[in-house]
Amino acid sequence: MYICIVKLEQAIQSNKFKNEVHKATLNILYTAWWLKTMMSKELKEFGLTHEQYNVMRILKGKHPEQMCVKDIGCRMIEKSSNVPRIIDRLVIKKLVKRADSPLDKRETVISLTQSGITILMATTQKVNELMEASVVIKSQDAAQINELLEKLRGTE
Amino acid sequence: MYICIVKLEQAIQSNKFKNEVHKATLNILYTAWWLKTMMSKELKEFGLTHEQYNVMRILKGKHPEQMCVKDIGCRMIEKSSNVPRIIDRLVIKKLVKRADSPLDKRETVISLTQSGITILMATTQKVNELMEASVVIKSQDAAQINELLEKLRGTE
DNA sequence: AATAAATAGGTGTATATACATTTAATAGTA
DNA sequence: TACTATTAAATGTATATACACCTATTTATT
Repeated sequence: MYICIVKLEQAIQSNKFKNEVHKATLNILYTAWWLKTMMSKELKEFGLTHEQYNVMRILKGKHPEQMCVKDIGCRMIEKSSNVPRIIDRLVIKKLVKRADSPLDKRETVISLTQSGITILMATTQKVNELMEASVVIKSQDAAQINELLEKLRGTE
Repeated sequence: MYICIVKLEQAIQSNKFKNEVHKATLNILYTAWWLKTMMSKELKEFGLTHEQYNVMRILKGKHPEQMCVKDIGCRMIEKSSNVPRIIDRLVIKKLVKRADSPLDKRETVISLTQSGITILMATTQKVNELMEASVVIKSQDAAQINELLEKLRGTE
């Protein structure tokens, strides 16, 4: 049984890991939760959830073009998110608007409203500031994390 | 605008990242989702959700001792999980049992049932096999991920 | 052209998350 | 001892996740 005492051990009150790989999977899950929780606290000030923000950021990438629900979905970090219902809530808040697609009647196309852009800009700035203050690693270390995570997921 | 084309880019259909640190945060979130989704597919065969499995694993660490709800909660990877309701579902399936604490009447103490242990053992074996087959990195790489993620979260 | 297959979006249900509130019990203090 | 504060667990509500299913439309096949 591999043993090691640093930070994850405090977070989950355990120092029993099968091996480094097992510890790495728990560390990734915990770090993702840590990141989401931190961001969500900031987003709450703007009345947005993490996933609502994610959808808005995706729409921003194409703005002022519209995007169909499917294209938003396949750009989401968490693929199984239920995009139509996330959009429902953004429509109620008038941050995005739905329209019928003229090309394919099965599709609905979505775009940011002016109010949506305004709120997104303000939110993004605050979130970025928070991230810069909290995620304190050098660019080279981040690059290495990227390389290692790709490796972990395999080259498929 | 930092640009780079590898695997995350395919997953979220984007190659626009502010910098390596920004990319790393998305990479961690995506990898966590990837890990959870993969595990959940295996767990589904045993009628368990990811969080139910997590609670059972925590109980196993103390078995045959009982644990109070709070102690389970602070060992969870995702701290805001609602432990009483996860336990509700495990009780219904007779995988764990609740009892009043003799020491502190506010507390409820939880322990695995025999059936819970049996199912946990079988599940754990299958999950471990899956992980060994899917998460294909060397121990040194995993150790480096651990080090870098601790660094990313800061030494608090 | 008619039928079958695939696709896009939406809906239903069980579970989980996030956060506020409630209740009972314990600990601390005047 | 009486009163207050704290703590543990549970509950309520809105949102999200995971997955099955439905409906309308488009594409492919005969």
